Amino acid sequence: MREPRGFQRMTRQRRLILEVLRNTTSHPTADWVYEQVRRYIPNISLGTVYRNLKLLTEMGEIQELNYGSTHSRFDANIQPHYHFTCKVCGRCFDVDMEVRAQLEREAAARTGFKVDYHRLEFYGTCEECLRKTGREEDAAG
Amino acid sequence: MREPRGFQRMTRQRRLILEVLRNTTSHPTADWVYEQVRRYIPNISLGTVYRNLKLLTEMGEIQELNYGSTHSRFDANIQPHYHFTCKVCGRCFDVDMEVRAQLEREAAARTGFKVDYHRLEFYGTCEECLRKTGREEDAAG
DNA sequence: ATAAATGCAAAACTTTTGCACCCGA
DNA sequence: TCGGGTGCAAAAGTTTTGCATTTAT
Repeated sequence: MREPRGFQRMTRQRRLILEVLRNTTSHPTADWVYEQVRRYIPNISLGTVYRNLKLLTEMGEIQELNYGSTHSRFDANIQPHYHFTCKVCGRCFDVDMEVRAQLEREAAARTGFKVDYHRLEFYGTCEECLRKTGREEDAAG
Repeated sequence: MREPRGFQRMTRQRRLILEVLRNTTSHPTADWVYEQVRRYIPNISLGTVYRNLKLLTEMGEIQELNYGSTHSRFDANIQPHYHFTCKVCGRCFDVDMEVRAQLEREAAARTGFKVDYHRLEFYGTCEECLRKTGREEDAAG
């Protein structure tokens, strides 16, 4: 695993938190990361998880996503990419499509602001939930 | 003011909350709305503000935006539109540019999911903060 | 009249932080 | 060694909720 520069020390906790994030595509919450890491370091504290997630975000090793108002999700894929969130099951998926740099140029031209990056989030119903909903409607009808 | 359908009763509190939201383009937080409404109904409770913001969101009268992890912002402009957030001053602006329906079609084709809508957020530095930063650099240099 | 909505306050929940101790370099 | 990092617990901040009261219809 590539270990980020900028830390003073690479502790067991920090290494494991980063590994957990890099081995999932599920855009987990801080609490989910905490539960996973606890399997291997049972007495790790939630504060440590938060501290490391914050540091990793500031270093650009991961990115923080905001869904709903209550909690953040984290993504170890720091390449620009788009997301799809299912309004039924709440899961968040990566969308494999070209990133539109042109959008940033247009926004900059329209506003006169300096645009560094953009986030594009799609919302709707995922395939699995579409099938389930379809079945329920069949049963009801 | 157009009053939304779906409520059982249109109370003073509810009407004023909606009016405050419709008379700003600043994408305020729940607490900001609370402070504004309190000018006219001093003993309104924060719980009432939250209850109404939630109801209005569910009814599609306003939309909830998520910036940072700590709190939500609300926007009474429910027409599809894009946002720009300044990383220096934290303010959020509407961006007057065409909404790309094509993006939704492409995401749907790529994923096989049903896409209802999308959110596009630009991040960077606003004009005012660009000028300030420029001046500081001049002074420092 | 009556049930939806409010005000109040406590609770729930996520995230941050102070501090003594520990441990990676 | 030694200061950065951790564990613990308390605190801070946002949002939700239970309940008695008020109020729009």
